[in-house]
Amino acid sequence: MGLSTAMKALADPIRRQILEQLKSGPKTAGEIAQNFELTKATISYHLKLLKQAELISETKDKNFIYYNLNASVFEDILSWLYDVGGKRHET
Amino acid sequence: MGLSTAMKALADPIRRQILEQLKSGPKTAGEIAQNFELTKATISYHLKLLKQAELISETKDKNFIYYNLNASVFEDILSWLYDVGGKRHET
DNA sequence: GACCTATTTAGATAAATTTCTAAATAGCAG
DNA sequence: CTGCTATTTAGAAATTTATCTAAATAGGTC
Repeated sequence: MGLSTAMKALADPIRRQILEQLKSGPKTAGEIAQNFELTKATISYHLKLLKQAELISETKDKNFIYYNLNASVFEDILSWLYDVGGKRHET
Repeated sequence: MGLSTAMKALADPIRRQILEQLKSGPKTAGEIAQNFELTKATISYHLKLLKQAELISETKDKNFIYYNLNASVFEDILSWLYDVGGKRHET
């Protein structure tokens, strides 16, 4: 969905923590929410933004929705940073 | 000033464009402002945020202020992205 | 179908961000 | 010191973002 959307998604500390949690594997919205002092509705809102930024994806199983890190989409951001930050980046 | 400040600074497209402009070398606030349809006050505000994030630094000469890219500070962000995105990053 | 459980959506509010205009500061030039 | 140029600061208005509560959806289970 574009660099801008991804960058905005990464700007929020809650959303970065969500991504960090997903590092260890897929989790449901409920599992993620347990680690925050925020309502499930709020977590759902953050998950929506991360999904729009394609930083995560979802797979449904029974009536759970599992969220997964979408590592490939970090590439765009890395490229931009390397480009501006003055380093080379091999894709 | 921390990852969070830097990430927030990078979330705005104007600020990213400013950084891109500085890639080719130091520029004054006025020179930067010329490339946007925004007032100098607004550009000054964005420069302040970039400075707080330590993504740029300033050097004064006569009564000009030159802004420079501070490439080294991109490292924190790259590290975080590599870490979460599942890639290795040698510091 | 009726009832759970998991999650999202809607609508409202609060808080943060971006932008502008106008005034203030700072340094050089005469 | 006065005036000029470059830039920032202050304060207000507009927009966007984050959060909550309550209601809606969706898929199992009995």
